[in-house]
Amino acid sequence: MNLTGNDLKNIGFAEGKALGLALQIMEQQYQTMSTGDKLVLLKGVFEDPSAYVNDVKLSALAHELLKPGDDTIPLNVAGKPYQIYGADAIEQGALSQMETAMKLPVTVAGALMPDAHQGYGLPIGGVLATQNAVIPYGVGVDIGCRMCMTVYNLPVTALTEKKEEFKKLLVNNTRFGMATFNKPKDHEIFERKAFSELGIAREMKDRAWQQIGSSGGGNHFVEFGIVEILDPVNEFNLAPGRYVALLSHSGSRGLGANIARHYTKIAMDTCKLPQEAKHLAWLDLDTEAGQEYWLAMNLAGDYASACHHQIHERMAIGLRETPLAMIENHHNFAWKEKDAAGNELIVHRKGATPAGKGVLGIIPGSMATPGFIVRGKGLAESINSASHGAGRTMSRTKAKQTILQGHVNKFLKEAGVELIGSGLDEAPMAYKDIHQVMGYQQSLVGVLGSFMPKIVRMCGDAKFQEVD
DNA sequence: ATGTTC
Repeated sequence: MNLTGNDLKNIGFAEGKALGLALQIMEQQYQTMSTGDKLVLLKGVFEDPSAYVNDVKLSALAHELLKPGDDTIPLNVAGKPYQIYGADAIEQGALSQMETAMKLPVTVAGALMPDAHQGYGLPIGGVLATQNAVIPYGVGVDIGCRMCMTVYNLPVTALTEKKEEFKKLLVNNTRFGMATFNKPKDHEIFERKAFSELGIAREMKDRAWQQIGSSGGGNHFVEFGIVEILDPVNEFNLAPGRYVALLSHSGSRGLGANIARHYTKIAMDTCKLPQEAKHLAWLDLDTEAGQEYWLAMNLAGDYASACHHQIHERMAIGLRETPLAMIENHHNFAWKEKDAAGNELIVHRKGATPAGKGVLGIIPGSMATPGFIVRGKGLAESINSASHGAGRTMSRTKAKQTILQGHVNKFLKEAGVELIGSGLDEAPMAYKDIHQVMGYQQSLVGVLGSFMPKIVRMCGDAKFQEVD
């Protein structure tokens, strides 16, 4: 069967010169190639035309795709200045992406956190303040990805003396990857109007109900560990010392992923930007789509929060304890905040911890290195933000190829960490040194306490078969 | 991040 214009539209081509050219080149230069292979090839060219500008057969198409269309919104020639924290340890790709973001006509201010690395559109660790516009890829795919910690009045020796009991609590009360609870707990969030009024949320409601209280994959975790309260003057009146704590990291599961996918597509269809900025497409908050995204994003954020609360609730019941304190924060989200002059801005934090003056947050390290309870200092140049972790120093692929299981096992043993699940891509060696990262952001946050993981659960490799 | 490419 022959390639059609509709086939090309399905992989992202718009009606126009490039589409015609693509059909023509395929017919004339790739007669023997199967339709499927042609589509794969053209999808590659469409996604990254600059990689094909020197290709003998595809150069003309690449140039056509790179040419801005009549409806392309130009970037500003000069990007607005932005503050970088820990620039020495940040990869070039993340810096380039941030520079592009600073050239958007809707951008007012930006900052890059010390755990930054390359992402889609805005880098992970990027903070971007815009005027009346929200960028779905400035929030990220896992809308409302967040941290939650509860602190318990239990002796820390229990973590070693009753290790098997704590492991069992984790296995019985958490679900990772594809696994969900047989009897999910109901939650008031399902009565929210947005769940029935927004098309994409309505479509996802059943799956959201099935997935509530579960964690995801990748870097998500639920872990018991030891909190050390360091600041004698703290919001919880906790005496300095060591406590058992539960820390969770996860987001809005399929609900947020599909909301992100849906509105990113609308943004990219309605807000055409030059090639290097196309993933930074925004939705004007005065449009219907913009207002819908704002509602949907907030729904996903609250859903993510509900998931964490159910995890901690199940565990508190299992422990037969009431938490002494709970600390939590989003780190993939957008907020309406005011700048020093009182102007309302849309502040996107994509892998960044809110750090307004006195605002508490959690910055995790890795499965076997410390994390920190932090208190924001409200530094304007950072747009009231800090890092959301240590940041990767190695891609997942590279980590799986180069890190040895034996090496990880030794690291875990020396750190006194018991691990359930996870793959080599989450090994501590795949992350930057958290102490160095904290050093880069001393002007952004103060440390209230530390958290050392002891019994960690993450998604197993065989997540599709995982059964509890 | 994501029933991981509608």
